[in-house]
Amino acid sequence: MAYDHKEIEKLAREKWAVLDLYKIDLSAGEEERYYLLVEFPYPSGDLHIGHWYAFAVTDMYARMLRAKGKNVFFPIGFDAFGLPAENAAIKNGADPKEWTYKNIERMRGQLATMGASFDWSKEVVTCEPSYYQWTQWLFAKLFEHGLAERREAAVKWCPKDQTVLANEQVVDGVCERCGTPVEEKRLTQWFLKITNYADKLLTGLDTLPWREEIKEAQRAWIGKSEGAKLRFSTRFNLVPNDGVDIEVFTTRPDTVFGATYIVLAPEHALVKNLIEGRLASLTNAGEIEKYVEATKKKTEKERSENKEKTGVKLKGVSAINPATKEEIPIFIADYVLGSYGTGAIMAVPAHDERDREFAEKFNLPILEREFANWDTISGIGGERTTQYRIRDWLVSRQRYWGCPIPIVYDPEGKPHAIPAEHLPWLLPTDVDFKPTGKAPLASSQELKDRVTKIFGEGWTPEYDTLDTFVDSSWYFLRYLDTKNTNNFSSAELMKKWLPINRYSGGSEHTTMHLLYARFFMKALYDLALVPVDEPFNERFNRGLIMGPDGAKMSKSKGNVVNPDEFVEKYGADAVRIYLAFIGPYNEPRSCPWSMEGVASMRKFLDRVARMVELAKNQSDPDAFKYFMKSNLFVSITRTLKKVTDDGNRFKFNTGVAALMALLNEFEDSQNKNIVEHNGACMFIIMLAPFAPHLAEHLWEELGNHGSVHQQSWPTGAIIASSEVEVVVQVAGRRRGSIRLPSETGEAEALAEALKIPAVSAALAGKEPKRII
RNA sequence: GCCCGGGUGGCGCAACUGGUACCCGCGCAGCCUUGAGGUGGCUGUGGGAGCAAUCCCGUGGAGGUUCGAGUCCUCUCCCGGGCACCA
Repeated sequence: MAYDHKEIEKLAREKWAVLDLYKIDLSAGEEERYYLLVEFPYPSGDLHIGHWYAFAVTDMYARMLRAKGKNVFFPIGFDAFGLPAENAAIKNGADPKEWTYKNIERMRGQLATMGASFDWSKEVVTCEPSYYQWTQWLFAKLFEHGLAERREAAVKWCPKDQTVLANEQVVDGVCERCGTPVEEKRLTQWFLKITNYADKLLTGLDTLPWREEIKEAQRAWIGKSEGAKLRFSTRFNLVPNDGVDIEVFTTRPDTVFGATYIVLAPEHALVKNLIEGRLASLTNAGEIEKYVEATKKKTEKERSENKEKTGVKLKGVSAINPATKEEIPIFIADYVLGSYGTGAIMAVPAHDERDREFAEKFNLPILEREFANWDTISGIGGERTTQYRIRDWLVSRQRYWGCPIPIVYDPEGKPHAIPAEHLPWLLPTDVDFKPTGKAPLASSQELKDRVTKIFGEGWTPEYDTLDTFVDSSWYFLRYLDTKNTNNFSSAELMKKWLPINRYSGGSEHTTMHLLYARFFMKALYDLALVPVDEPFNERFNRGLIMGPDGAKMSKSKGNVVNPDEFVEKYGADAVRIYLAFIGPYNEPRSCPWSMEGVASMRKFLDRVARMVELAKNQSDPDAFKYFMKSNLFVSITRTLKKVTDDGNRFKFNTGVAALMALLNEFEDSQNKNIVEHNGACMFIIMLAPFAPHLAEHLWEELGNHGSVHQQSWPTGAIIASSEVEVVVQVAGRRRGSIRLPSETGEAEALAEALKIPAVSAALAGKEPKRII
């Protein structure tokens, strides 16, 4: 180890702190602004390699932009509410608040070792009352404008975490967090009406320069289907005109002639009424009820995995196809979902694979017919409609460690937003954490007393807390004005700094956080609270760092890479540069961690230090003149262009490769006793974003003043070499190469090329077409 | 099943609008350094034939366009991700 990384890195960070290098005055600066954002971490207590990949590599971009004269805002904070703190409280009796703050403190230290150029003066911590006050204020705004509402709904319930989950937090029928199969419950809960924005969220995507795969994932999640609603009248107890209408949604109203039966989802409201005999007497009500109960027991996953069609005919009722006037049977079957469309379909076995399967099993007619045109469809009462797959965002959580929902209920049970003067609506501390399925806040006497005191006898508090995704849906607005006590952010600064230029994060957030934050922005835009309706201009989903065995890191596999160990052994700069080198950052892909790889990055940095050692002792007064004429100077300008271009594209892997190639050239030229002090300085400036600590040290070693991180990115012109190498191809194959002065004409060059034996042989007497 | 990505040496990868395929690094081999080992340094490293200059083959597979294809077109196989009994 040629240099003492511990000492150098410590000194460099001290120097930056003294110079207060990364503090930014957001209201000042004529330079072009650049808001660079990375998803803020959850304070789990340990900074893992994924955090390094997220922050250290993005920091390179921040440093490069600053050197290029941009006014760069690169903030950091903590997404501090959430289940793990509470689980620690349940398990070890810890105070969730203390547990969280202890972890934040520890992670601040770990983040500091990264050498990232965060502006810590604008840190945001979502569990601070000064932050969640505004989460509550924004929720109240949404409530006032009908975008937050309380209603009973079938919700996903995690029996282990004892809380409801958002649709997005259920993956393949299990809790995204703990893997427990979710249950369905009917509960009265708070929803944010993201469905109101389904279309805006969809069309907004067209304006964003995101990778197609991210846009496609969001489009699929929103799931727009255009079709029509049709009404089928029914006959109860075989008495004409006795029934109610069944509304169905179809994307193929033109196939209505082929509709030979109706299917209701077991959850359909009509089914319940029929079983209970309120509308008509079914001759097989018991059988129907059994089927409905059986369906309830299945998880959504089981329901979708079992492709074998099941169902029961409703005996005693039938429907009329409005196009054919034929009487057709009604079934209930679990292949129709209560949560989509109207919960009822017209089955067209001739045109739908699922309907065909069902029809074959139940011996129902399959009718190939003519197609209906729109005149016919509207003639039978069809209306064009659009359906979305996306559901409203369920934000109630029966957990403690979250932002209290700022709602109180009057004696009639009607919800009211807590007025702004009572915000922050503090999270009570006299709470029993044991999960009972009831909200822990219900055990707080202080909360009840508080409500009575402020609002009067008979008023009651809301006991649920908000999904933490609400906290993180606007944190990037707060970063701009963290100390504001009068508003959630500054209108002026939002106008100057939004939208965020580049946002990077994990691909798992594509249909969660990223969608929620876009919804928030659009809703706040419509309330005239923010100046733009899309928060993020560019978005990068970063890849995953795998274990050395190529498998996803997990404690059970024992392949977890602890960055602290490598920082200890090789230094933060080596870890940073390895992460930059591992692959292209702008394409999400998984890369295995390589022990030897990190070691080799340290070797590279040691060689750089040695090169500087030689360069700094340079004493030849003519060295500069010599250097300017050298091939090395040409190489430096070429490398500069490469590192600059690659940096713009987030391709740090090839940027580092170019620096390595340049170092090889430096070493070759040093062997010839050419020592280039100026060249070394340029090299160090280019190295600075990647290895900021070592670059700072070597910058001083070379006798420079100030910080290398305050230097402007060089914009050297490319010096053309006087000779160029020309490759000669015949029939698309390389036949040789010649070195010619760059001003050589075409005819001359052709004549030279023909002198190569392989060229004339390959041409075999034929005339050369052209020179390329 | 549908929709996105992506398949290049033993490995991670590189190759701007079609123009020297494999930059840079890992690994491996040989040599130097060392008492030995490691570290460090130098050289070599896609496959095949040849003493050699050199030649042939080579970017998942099969065709095609082109003077020229990793790159463009058609079909196909495999891997990763998203959605999925969504009517």
